[in-house]
Amino acid sequence: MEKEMKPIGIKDVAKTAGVSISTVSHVLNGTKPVSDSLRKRVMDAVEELHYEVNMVAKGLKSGRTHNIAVVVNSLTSIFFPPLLQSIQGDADRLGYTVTVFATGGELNKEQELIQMLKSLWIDGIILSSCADTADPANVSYLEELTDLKINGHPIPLICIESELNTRLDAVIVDDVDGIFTAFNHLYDIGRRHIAYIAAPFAYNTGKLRKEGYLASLKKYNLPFNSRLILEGDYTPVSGYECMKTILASGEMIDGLIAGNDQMAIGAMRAAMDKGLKIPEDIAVIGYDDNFPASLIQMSSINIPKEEMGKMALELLMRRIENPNASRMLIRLNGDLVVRNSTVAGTKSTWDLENW
Amino acid sequence: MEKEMKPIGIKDVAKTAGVSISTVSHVLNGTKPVSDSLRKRVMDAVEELHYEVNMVAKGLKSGRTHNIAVVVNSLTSIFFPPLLQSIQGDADRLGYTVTVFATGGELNKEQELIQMLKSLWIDGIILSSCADTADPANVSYLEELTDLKINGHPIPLICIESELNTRLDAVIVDDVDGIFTAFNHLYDIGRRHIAYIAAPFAYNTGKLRKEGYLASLKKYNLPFNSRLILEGDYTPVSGYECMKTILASGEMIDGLIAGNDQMAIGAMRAAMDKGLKIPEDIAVIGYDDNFPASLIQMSSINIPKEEMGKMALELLMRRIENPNASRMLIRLNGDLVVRNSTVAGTKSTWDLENW
DNA sequence: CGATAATTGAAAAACGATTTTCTTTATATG
DNA sequence: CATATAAAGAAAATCGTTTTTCAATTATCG
Repeated sequence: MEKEMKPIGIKDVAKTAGVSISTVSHVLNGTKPVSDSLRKRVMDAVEELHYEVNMVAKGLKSGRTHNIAVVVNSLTSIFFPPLLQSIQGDADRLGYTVTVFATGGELNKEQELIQMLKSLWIDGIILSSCADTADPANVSYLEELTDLKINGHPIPLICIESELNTRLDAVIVDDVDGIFTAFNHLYDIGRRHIAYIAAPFAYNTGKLRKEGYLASLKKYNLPFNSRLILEGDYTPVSGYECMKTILASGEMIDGLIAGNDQMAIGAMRAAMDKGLKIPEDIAVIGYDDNFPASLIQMSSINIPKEEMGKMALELLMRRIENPNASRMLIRLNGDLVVRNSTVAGTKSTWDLENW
Repeated sequence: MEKEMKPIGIKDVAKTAGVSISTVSHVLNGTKPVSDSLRKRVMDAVEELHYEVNMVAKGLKSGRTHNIAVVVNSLTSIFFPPLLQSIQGDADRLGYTVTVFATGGELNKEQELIQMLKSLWIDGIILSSCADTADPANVSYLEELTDLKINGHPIPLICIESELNTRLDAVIVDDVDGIFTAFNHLYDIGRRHIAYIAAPFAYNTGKLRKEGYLASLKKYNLPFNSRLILEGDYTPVSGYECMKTILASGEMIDGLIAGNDQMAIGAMRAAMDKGLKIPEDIAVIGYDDNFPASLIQMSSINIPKEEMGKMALELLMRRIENPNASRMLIRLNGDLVVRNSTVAGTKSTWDLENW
């Protein structure tokens, strides 16, 4: 025989405390002033019955679920976990819960998720979109995002990593400046023949990083050589292949910037396979400064992931408070982390040759 | 002037379709058979109005939110992301959302979270507890977990990584066997003086891994030497320090097992600092096979993280379906991954791909 | 001291679905 | 053809809160 125990609700508290239901609610939410004696009576009852407010019912009535959604490419990609951790931690402190979703980098999935989120009544979304903003086919989708409505009224959406348009709040990284910083570093240590293994141009960030490379050449008045800029696809393998191509081209290079750490690692392998010494023959610098970069003592441009998460949540909270706040863009700068792949002996030896 | 647009609800659909509210619900949920013509009329209205069911209201009525909570130590720890990814992906497919929480390894926080979850009306919990099951102080907490009730009736809870007691469903790793596998490998390649830098004994897993080491010695009839087993704290630094201690002790070792990859990495560095060659002088094997292990070509025992997540979710679904199902324990075995830190020239292919 | 204002408590109406109960209509059967 | 049975639609209760409305009590001040 199932004993179908009724959940203890606010009415039970009311009965135990000998007051009305609304009074309990007012005590709990501080909606109206109540006498101290009565407050105590209510709180005692709450204590005694182990009453916990039902957030679902509360959410239904108030229209606020205190739940936010974070939609990212992948939960494992080494880039997102720190971001996620930061968001979750702060949200927790603010009384919000975080529900996570992964798109796997597929726009279809992303759109499907956004659609699905509409039935969830979340209070806001932090989205790292994989939409190509340059593709005309996405224009209506981006429009929809900009004016996303759940439940009749607009729902706050914060973009991270990529600035979808000029109307959505966003937290992004200054990629042009980031690559420039990397270039600057290589130039400082005397390198003049610097190649670039690019992040995919299809993505906004890829375009900007390339721009940073070109701007750097211009600034230092160095010639542009199309054989020194190859497009990778973010994977170590592509970095490896690109580097092989560059080395086989007969071009002499003494410096390499990669569009991300993974490709940099692949490129280093390729160089070492050719018997080249790093950093003596070729100085290599990555981008993102994900954890493994420090492990193999590779120089990189550090993206402040925790900071990004923190800022994104702050923007989201701001917009939840005030839906009409003016649009805000936060552009963070990465900073240079010098390790052995550009300056030998920077830290204790820990390079790939040893393995 | 705010235009307070009303959300479109089931009643709007009913009006547009020219039927009653309940009929719409029945069509949408297939609760009762309806004529095809009417079903079409309703679906057309749904389509036309872009109606999305309100999961909050549905949750309130049905008692099912289709949301599960995953509580882990840290979202960045390199161990959890793959687990989380796996859980989230499968949950998504099953129509569940995943809300994540981090305890930071603090029992207080964990207990606070569990308490808080009670007001959330989630359908189930997957918990990687940081509670020391041996500590008498935790006995009442564990008891509470075993009989966790939300909203009057019991809520499914699945343990991962650590088997809290014999009544809760759990997905764990056979740590004794895992260390044994590692030992076996070192023995196979001719090592006879094998040290162990241990995972903290305070945790269950730490105890088991130590047990595995001791069992291995016994099996191969090797002498136990207390100076060859040191307790680390999971960090690379502790691995480094322990290794230094062992090397300074004057004991000659030719093999080392570490309780996790991080400590193994630290230990390798200590060995290399002493001018020792790996694997020639000392063969080193880690545990967990987290991503960096492949990066530096270190042998390790691979814990099937995705599989753990998958199984945990399956157990959870099973218990949601049938709260009275008999308790189920899934013990997964880790498998040996041989790389350069135990067998030179193993030169694996691109392990980097899954970065 | 009496009128006005300020507190406080109780009852009832939402919030947006599901689900039971009750009609009504269509179908099959003797 | 009448009756039993099945099918389909409508009305109303419910889930556990919040929040408005209104009534009752107490405090304030000329």
